[in-house]
Amino acid sequence: MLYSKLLLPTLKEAPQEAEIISHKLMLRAGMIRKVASGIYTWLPLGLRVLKKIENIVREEMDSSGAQEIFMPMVHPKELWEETKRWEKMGPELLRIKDRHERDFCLGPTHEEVITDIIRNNVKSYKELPLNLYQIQTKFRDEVRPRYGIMRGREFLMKDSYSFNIDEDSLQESYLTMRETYKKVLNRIGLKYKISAADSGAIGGDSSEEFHVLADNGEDTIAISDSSEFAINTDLLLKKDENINSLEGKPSPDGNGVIKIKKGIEVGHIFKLGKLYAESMKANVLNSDGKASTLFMGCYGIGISRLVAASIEQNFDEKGIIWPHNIAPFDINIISIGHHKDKKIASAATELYEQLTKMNYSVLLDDRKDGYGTKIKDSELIGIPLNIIIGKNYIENKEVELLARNGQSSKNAINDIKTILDFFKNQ
RNA sequence: CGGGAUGUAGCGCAGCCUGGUAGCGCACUACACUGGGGGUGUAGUGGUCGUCGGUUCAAAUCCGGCCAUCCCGACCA
Repeated sequence: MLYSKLLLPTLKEAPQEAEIISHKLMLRAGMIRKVASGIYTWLPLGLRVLKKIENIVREEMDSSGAQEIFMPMVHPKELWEETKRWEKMGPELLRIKDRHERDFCLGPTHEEVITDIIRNNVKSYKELPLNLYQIQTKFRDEVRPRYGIMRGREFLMKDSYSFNIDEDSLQESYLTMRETYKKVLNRIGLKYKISAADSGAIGGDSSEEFHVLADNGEDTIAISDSSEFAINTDLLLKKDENINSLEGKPSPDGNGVIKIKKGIEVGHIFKLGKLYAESMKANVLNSDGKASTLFMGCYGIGISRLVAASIEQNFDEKGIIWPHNIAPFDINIISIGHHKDKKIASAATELYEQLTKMNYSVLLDDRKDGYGTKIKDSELIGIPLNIIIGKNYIENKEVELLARNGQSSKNAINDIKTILDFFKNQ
């Protein structure tokens, strides 16, 4: 991609509407623009990151054996009445009417729709277990949207639903999803904790949250300093206690002492049991030929929120630092004097084509600006590797490699292997 | 929904107290120079001052309603 052709409106200063770092940087880096409170357009750079995360999630879901489907975002009132949620849910459920005055809502989650599909199309325990997922825009009319994409009203989420004949099978599906989420977060390259959680409005038997650790996190979790144990402090606090009183106490799992950490909830997995299946009469015939209520699990991971969470965990005073696997571009070629010196322009273009052919995603900064402007933008948008072509090329066919983490070296321009080794070792 | 605040050019801000018809920095356009850390000069573009109403000879400025946005709380991937 040529920088000069890319819609990438970077800002030197953050708009005053932004408070936290990820929101400021996403605006400054030209990733998103606000349309209304909690509702955003994703610009090309932001969308690239969003798609990278989406694809990682999709690949891991597919390899876990789940199947992708796509459900509507507009749901008829009748389905939501079956589970009593039409009444139970407050104004966060955005209700609308069609031209015939029929009631609908924008789907904040999809238990009703998926359960309806399953009860109508699955008849025997032999067809189970099933795990179906979708990647879709959800709408929740939050009381107070905030922090940009982090708590928007419209957001991109992967939600999946498992259907099982019994509790043991549900447990298996649940653990498979738990492993899948670990793989997703490991691939993205984020530090996280899995903590026991309150199952909240969605209900059900038990649930765990996946928290990306970041100082700006909205959730507070208590972790053990010497084991994997973690728990949302909401579940640990007695009514008169404050969070600080937990610090240093013995960990509930018996290993070490409690440390308090801030986290961003990016995933939540639930064992729902028969909760929705019962009210919606979702049954299959079991091996005895008798109707048997399904056991369900549901598993959500916030794709758009992961973009913000990744920034909250990885940034510096210069801008965003993307983990390699979700960076919008792998490499930025900074061509200095691109419009003045044909030798530099053609060397930069040749390198660009060569790397692109090798399946790297490459940005070529061919703008008429000076080095300062180009490197500042590159650091703001967080490209892992800069290859700088300028006077060193003219003098002795060398380029400078400058990684986003600060490491640098000089290399012969035709020594692609060493350049790529430098990239991979970051 | 309770508490707090803000709204003037794409972004950051000044002007408002003390009314006289809008300004600064950045960005943007043209040209020239510059070209390895947001460079320099010259000349420009861009605003019904959130909105509606009131007061006044005159309103960005004073008064009132509304709207939007943000922050803190109660709720959530």
